[in-house]
Amino acid sequence: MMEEPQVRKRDAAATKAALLDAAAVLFGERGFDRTTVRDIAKLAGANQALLFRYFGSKDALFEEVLARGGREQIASTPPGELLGTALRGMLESDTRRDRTLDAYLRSTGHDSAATAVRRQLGEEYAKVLATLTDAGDADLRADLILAWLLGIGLVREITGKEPLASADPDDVCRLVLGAARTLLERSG
Amino acid sequence: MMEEPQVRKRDAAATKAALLDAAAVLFGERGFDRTTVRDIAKLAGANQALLFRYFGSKDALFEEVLARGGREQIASTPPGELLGTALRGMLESDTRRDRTLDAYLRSTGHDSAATAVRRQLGEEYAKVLATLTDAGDADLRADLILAWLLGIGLVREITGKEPLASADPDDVCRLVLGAARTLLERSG
DNA sequence: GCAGTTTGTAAGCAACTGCTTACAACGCTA
DNA sequence: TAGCGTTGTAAGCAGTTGCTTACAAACTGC
Repeated sequence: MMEEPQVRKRDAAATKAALLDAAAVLFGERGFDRTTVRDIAKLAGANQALLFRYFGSKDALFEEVLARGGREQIASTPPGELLGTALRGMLESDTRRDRTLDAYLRSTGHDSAATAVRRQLGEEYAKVLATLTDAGDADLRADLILAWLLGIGLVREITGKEPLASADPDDVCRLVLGAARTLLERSG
Repeated sequence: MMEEPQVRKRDAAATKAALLDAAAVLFGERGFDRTTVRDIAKLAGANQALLFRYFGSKDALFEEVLARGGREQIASTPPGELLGTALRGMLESDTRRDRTLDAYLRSTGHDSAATAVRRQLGEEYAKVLATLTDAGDADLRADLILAWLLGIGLVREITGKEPLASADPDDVCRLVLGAARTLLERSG
């Protein structure tokens, strides 16, 4: 019987990536404060001292997790579909891989350098959403849509409130996109 | 010059109330995890041992803070005005006293008995909101409105994103209530 | 083969956390 | 005034936390 070695041997890049992945999972499940560097290292199968060598601090690691995950979606989605795609990505929890939003939502009590990343991420989303309307207060309307997306994620993932938590994504999309369209189209 | 004694002398009820108030402030500012029982006791001007005598644990104290603040508004507002009142209460940050929503939003990473309170609070709000529509999926629509309210609070209080964070409450109300009305009125 | 760098490991430190305990001060009642 | 439950205080305990350090093992260039 052959056994492939589960352990990485002296591969800094792979170790760093494993730490990043493990951090994303745990930050998403428990939030920043309730995730320990020991748990991250354990899940990544690495020594915790390496975490500090590669990322400097727990805070900086959190920052990288947030920055990495957030930009992936926004960069790979055309503006007009962003709202629907982001909404669906949040609703279809089965096939989800990206835990960035959970990390975001479960770490709202945490102020740090990550705050800047959080804000910048919001700016990018809102900027794209703002292109969908020609109203004078486009930015404000975009913020309200963004708030709605985050609120739906909050209620679903953290509060777990029914019937929204288990609702059919199609139903939710239909309702939200309908209301959002009236908000965006009716220029003031 | 007369000086009134700042210190309470052997008044259990007053001490308990002071601890509850201090806890509400700090949980609202920092969230559950980043608030220590020592800080709460210090702000309340009480000994931290009393916190455990009167509330049992930090967790139970958090639960009481959430339960107390949440029911006040919902009990004192007629159903038809709840949406507008809750929204305005969240937007007018100058005159705000109630930090319960902040405590809620800043402690999303925290699972405990407070989760039950959180959920129950959401149920009560959603139940009232659901009476505003005659659609078949009234509960789902109510959840979406609730999610929007929470999301707006999240973006304003935690993320601090502009222009929403400093937007005129009247403008926000007009936009949100307009879109919410179409969501609620158009029965599916 | 050997010096020097990179990668991984084990151990520990100092600070902080929620919570407990032992005890003193107070005030009510008899 | 004596007794006693209530309120307040000081000190500390045991566990956890982020982070550091000292060192061993592996790879690289010469």
